[in-house]
Amino acid sequence: MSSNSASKSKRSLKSTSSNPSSSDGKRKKTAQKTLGMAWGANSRPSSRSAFRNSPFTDVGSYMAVKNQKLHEQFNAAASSSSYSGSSSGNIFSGVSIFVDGYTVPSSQELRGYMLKYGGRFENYFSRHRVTHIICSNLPDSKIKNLRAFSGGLPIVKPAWLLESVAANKLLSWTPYQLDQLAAENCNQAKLSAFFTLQYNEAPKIANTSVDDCDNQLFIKKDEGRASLEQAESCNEEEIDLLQLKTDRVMSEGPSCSVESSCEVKGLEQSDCSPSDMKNSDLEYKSSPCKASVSHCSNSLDNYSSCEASSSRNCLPTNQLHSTLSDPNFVENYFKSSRLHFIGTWRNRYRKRFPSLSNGTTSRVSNPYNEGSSMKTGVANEKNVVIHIDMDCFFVSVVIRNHPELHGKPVAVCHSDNPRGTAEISSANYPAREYGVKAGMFVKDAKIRCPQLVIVPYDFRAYEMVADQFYDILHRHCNKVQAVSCDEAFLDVSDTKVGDYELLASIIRKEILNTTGCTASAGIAENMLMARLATKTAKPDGQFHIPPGKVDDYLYTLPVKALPGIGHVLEEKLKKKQIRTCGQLRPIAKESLQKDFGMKTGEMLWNYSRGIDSRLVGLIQESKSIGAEVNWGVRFNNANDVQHFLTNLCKEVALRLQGCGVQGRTFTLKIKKKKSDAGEPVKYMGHGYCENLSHTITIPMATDDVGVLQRLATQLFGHFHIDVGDIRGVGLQVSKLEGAGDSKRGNKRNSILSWVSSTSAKEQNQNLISDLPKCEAWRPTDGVLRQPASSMKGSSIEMRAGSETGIYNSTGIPPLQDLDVAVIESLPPEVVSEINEMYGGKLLGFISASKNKIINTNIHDASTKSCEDSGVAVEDMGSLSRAHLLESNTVATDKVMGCDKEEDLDFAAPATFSRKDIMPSSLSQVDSSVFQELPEEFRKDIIEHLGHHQGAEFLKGAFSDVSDKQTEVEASDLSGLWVGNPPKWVEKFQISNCGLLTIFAEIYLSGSGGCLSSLLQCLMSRIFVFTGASTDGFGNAGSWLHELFKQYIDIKITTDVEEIYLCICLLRRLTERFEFLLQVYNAIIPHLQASMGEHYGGTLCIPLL
DNA sequence: ATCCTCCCCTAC
DNA sequence: TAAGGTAGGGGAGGAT
Repeated sequence: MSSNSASKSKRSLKSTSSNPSSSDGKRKKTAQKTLGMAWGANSRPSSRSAFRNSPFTDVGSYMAVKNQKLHEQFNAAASSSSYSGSSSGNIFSGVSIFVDGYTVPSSQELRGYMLKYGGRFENYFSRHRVTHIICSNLPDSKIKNLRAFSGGLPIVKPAWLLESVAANKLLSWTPYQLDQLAAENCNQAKLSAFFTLQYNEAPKIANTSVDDCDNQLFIKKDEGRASLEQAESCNEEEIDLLQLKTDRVMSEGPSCSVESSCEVKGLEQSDCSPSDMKNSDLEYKSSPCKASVSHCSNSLDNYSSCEASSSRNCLPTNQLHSTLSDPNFVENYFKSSRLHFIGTWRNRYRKRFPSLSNGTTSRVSNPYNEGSSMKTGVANEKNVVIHIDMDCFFVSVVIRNHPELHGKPVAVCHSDNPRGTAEISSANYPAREYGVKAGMFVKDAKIRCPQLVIVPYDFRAYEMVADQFYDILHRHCNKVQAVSCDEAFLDVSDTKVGDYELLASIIRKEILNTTGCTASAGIAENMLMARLATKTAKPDGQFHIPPGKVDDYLYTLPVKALPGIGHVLEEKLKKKQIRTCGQLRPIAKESLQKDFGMKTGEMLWNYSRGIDSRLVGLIQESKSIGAEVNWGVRFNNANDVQHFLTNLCKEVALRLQGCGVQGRTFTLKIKKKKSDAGEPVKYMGHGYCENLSHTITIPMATDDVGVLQRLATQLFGHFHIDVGDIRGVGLQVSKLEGAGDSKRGNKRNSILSWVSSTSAKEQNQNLISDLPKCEAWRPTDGVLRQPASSMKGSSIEMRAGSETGIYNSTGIPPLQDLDVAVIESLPPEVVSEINEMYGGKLLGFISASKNKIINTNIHDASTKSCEDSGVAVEDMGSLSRAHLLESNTVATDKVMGCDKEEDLDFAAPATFSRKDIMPSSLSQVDSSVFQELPEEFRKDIIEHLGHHQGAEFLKGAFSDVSDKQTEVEASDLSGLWVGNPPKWVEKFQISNCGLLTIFAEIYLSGSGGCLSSLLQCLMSRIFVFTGASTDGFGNAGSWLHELFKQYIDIKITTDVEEIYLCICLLRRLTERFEFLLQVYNAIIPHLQASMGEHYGGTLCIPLL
């Protein structure tokens, strides 16, 4: 079902030529940089032709050297600085700035500060090296780029540096954020900031002024009435929330066409207006942005744009609530999502307490109970666990500074529209008395409680309070397991305090005093019972369940209260007449395991007895990272989807990079509207959906956004879905590795290990079997369609059906399928490895093959004799390059082993129709590109698009072209090929790019499916080498860009003709591309490592 | 048996 | 209008 194919590798040469910022840097004329230029945006050369003759192949290496030199200079200057080493010299330790644009003081002065005070100064932006971007102001046009490329890095005014120096300590950068961004971020820290938490920002206990500033409620001016906005909680509300969600999904099903919501609507309209009037008396103001008084006053001026949680004020007035209307939907959405906040909080915690999460043995030393013994896996004679949970966290945090609201029913919600479907996130206890629950629509909540006060989220305050919360916990205990922002387990078995109830009350009191919010605690001998105890303790209490009381406590406890039992399991148990733990306990463990599975059965058996062997531990390393959006997702066409996927991939890539990991398995999830589902009850909700997913595993881990995009596109193609039915999209990455792992000579990177791997075999075979129906998703014209079918019956496909098959049981092609000429032209290291793959028989095969050709003895014998001969393996040393090249008399279109009739048949055509590579609509034609195409190409395109409306434009614009009556044989490009196909080393030295030649090679010798041909294709890619950066590529216009970006991160010459021919190549290769992609990516690291050194200079390899 | 994919369930 | 995410665990069923 799923076609497993994959791509990818880490972007090689990141630090050299493939870094857009590097190559841009060279073109910079002014000392003051702009972000756009530095990050590759808007940096096209003014004249392409002017650039064409520049020694651009050297740009990468030039920049690499230059950067290196700058670093060395900086280091030398820093080490000679009289300040270094002194206590004050390290103010900026760990800070690495990139100065963008004009600043006061100048970037050179800022550099001086960094030099003196232990920081770093980056001349060119690198997401991996830079920790802060320094910027005085940015034109609006740059803001978007900034968001896209900063990767969550703080963008801060120079004053931060100056004042830090003045204070002789590193101040928090947050008050110095750039105004534009601060305004946008005031509601919630930029999403990516979760993952790039600035380690230099000392964890702060909010002081009173900050609290006041941050937590003031405000009026929603645009609605002309009062509305309190801010925050909410997770925890105990979530059970109800889940239940409500489930109920709602059910109600949206086909069987419930007209339900209560209609009636409810009429009801609430009359009921709710009075409460609106009442609420309008309340007035609050807000300046939620800042942590400093001065900043607060600044932000008052642009209050409306700075409003917390107010996309409605930050964005144009029309509704920007769906993927259709908001181009930055993904980013904006996450900023306001409470579930996203809850879901990503753990990352923030990991960053804040890294020592607690990177291993099972590391512990933070705790001055309060130093000397406490490490807990072993064996239970002590007495275990004591305290579970602490803040009470209705989201609400409590928001209203803690508003005594006038105490005792009143308050809930956190995005909207207080009394007819709306915004969800109550958290309700305080007075509200709960009215039946207001988390997960409820606000309209339903208002029906139950018309005087309900709605307050908005304040994610920033939640973070702050959570930090305070954990600071307190860590002070009292060195074994803290974070569950969420407001909930944690403490293992206090080893603490000196003997009275655990006293300890719990001390901690709770401290939490209240520090945060202004109450917390409840449960005390028991294991995590399960402690957590259950907390439920009893709430609100604002604590409860101890001693071992002797466990049985009694559990006997009447509903099974639903046990962690791990949700509504589904509850229902299953209910069907067996099991509602309480007391009823569950008599059931035999085997019986439970039979009914619910091994693990779940055992869990039920244990939990019903209060048995829980888990130990309070550390946060484990994450196993997967992903992002999904299931609200506001609506698409009209494939372009919409592509746009969304692109943004989603950016998001996921940033998260991967932020966590310093790369992944190998990629899962794309789609929520598809059920065919019989109507409009969702919830505004912009996903309604009644079926969930679909497809997975791909690639040989090498990546965090590269381009790779993610291609994978996502590829995965999406597997769904065959009407884009109008999509209600949610998610991308998850698993099989994570540390970002540095792949660089350390990972075994998996070897050709042998990859080609012989199970997944590789599987993927190849799947791909091959999929080829006849291989669908390439091309977004260029906004529709999904099949690729050109001209290659039907392609070599690979036919090969798959041939007797020999592509792979034998070892997962490599039969020896006789190899193209000797190609093998010989490989670098010795690669030949050596391939030789190993064949158990040392390759070299013998090569000599035998050469003899065979010389003897013109064409058929049968050779293959067999090679395989069986056991010819002595030539010493690698003797198989010198010169020797190999000397033997290149082998016809390049001759493929060893292709001596059977069907093999000859499937050799790809020697010519192709230019129609195959034509743009399908005028919109795909970039006029600047068009203008520079060879005349005959232009003519063809005009003819091809003749039936399109607007083709006259082309004729008019380039009348000189259309007027020419040059007769060109459209079906034959052979005249454009450059010389004879040289061997690849020669091509490497040919600066005019052997692409054209290679193109010939592929199709003349195309014996698809066998390694020889693949290698030829792959080698060819290597020579599409980097001329300009991607900017030059971007200049090629939308048509080229759209086409290329799906398939290849190619660094290409600015020569338009070459670009055009690359397209030819890629299009023709598309049908076997997935297969090629994997081989290519498996080989590249080898080539790069061995060849770069072997042949000197920078080997510029395009990445797929 | 063991692994994998494609789900589902659950907690927060 | 509204922001229904994130991640771990496990089961079914298929491939090897």
